[in-house]
Amino acid sequence: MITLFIAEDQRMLLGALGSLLDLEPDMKVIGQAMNGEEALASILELSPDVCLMDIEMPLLNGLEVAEELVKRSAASKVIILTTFARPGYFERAVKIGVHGYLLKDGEIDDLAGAIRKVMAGKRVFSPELAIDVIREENPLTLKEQEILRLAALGKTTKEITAELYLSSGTVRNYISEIIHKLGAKNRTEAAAIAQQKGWL
Amino acid sequence: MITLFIAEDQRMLLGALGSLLDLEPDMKVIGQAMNGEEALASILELSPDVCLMDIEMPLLNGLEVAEELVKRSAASKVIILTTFARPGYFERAVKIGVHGYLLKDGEIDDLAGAIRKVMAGKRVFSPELAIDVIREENPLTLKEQEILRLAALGKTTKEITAELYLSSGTVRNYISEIIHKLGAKNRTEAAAIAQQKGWL
DNA sequence: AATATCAGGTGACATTTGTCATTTCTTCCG
DNA sequence: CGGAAGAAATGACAAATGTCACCTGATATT
Repeated sequence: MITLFIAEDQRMLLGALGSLLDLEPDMKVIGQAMNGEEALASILELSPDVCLMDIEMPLLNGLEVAEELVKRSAASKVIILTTFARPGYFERAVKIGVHGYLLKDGEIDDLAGAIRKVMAGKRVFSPELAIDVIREENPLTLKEQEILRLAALGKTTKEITAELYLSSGTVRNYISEIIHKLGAKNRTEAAAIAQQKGWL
Repeated sequence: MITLFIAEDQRMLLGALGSLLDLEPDMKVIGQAMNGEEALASILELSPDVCLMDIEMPLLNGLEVAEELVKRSAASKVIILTTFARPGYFERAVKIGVHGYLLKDGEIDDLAGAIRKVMAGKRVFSPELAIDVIREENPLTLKEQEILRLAALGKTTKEITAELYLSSGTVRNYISEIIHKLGAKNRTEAAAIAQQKGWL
């Protein structure tokens, strides 16, 4: 019997997946969560065989949960199940070492099969992810990402300096570099580009 | 036996809902579609008792399909099933006269019940829709939205003037007004706020 | 010890952005 | 008709932004 945990913030899909997978004779859904923190806590407690994990969830995103599980060497295998084929997401998921990355645009009928494959030690990835466009690497350093994340919210240079304890000149130098790296013409466009690529 | 049609562009949810509702002893899913045009054509041909309809779909959105069905006095009842309760959507759906408006954030377990209620001549609406927060109206005029949409992509004032045939002073006045209306401190934050509220 | 490299920082500068008061020209309404 | 309301524009100003060349320490590398 394969025990499952599902983390997904859209209640209807969560419920539907749960009911459906529970019908499989060799699977049992032992827990569900609608946000990252709850998911992390429950998974550590329940140790399911496999976790289906959405990425964009409140409080803690699916990739962060997966990372934390690896850090704490939890035994549960993670399959990311997401709408987005953003380059950054996929890249990061692979680096973290998740056991599967499936798109919500795939057939549910394949899902149970994928879970069994993962249980058998294989890794499963949606074929769409093979496309090159999706593999573009994030050119931004960690600090640059942090700064751009704040800038994307509309924070001013001054507010950013206060949060990161940097001088305003330094922040502007970083933003200038970010703009250059992304081929943007100002911070707003840089934010739009990074967001669209999943680099934020 | 209640015959159903499901129109939903996220394949996994479409499949899951289909499989699940088909398990109900008194229901049968007789058709599915992943875009509006296909949905409209199939519904007219198959005349299902009830259609579950997503709003944001390619080619033709769910509200437009519902409107067209009413225009052609199709007998099928429509239940809108959508992710987010944008004020404009709900209002328009009511005007069109749909038989139900449910959020994907609701329980699937309620879904079959809702469908039966609709078959019995009642109308069903997610309770969340009564809450005021969701009724928050978009304070931006059409022109302001158009300008902010461009600004959110990082376009400069000059680029916006070129696209909308306005003077740069006018564009800046509009943006100033937008910033004021949204309580932001610059165009980037205004964009972030509008995006988060679904006003873009 | 000599030298790269890297995170930060400075200062100067040209542009862009945001704000405001004021103007012009329609259109619409009693 | 007269006035209200709207869309668009101007001009002037302070502040924020983006660019660039160059400085400073602290770690690494050889």
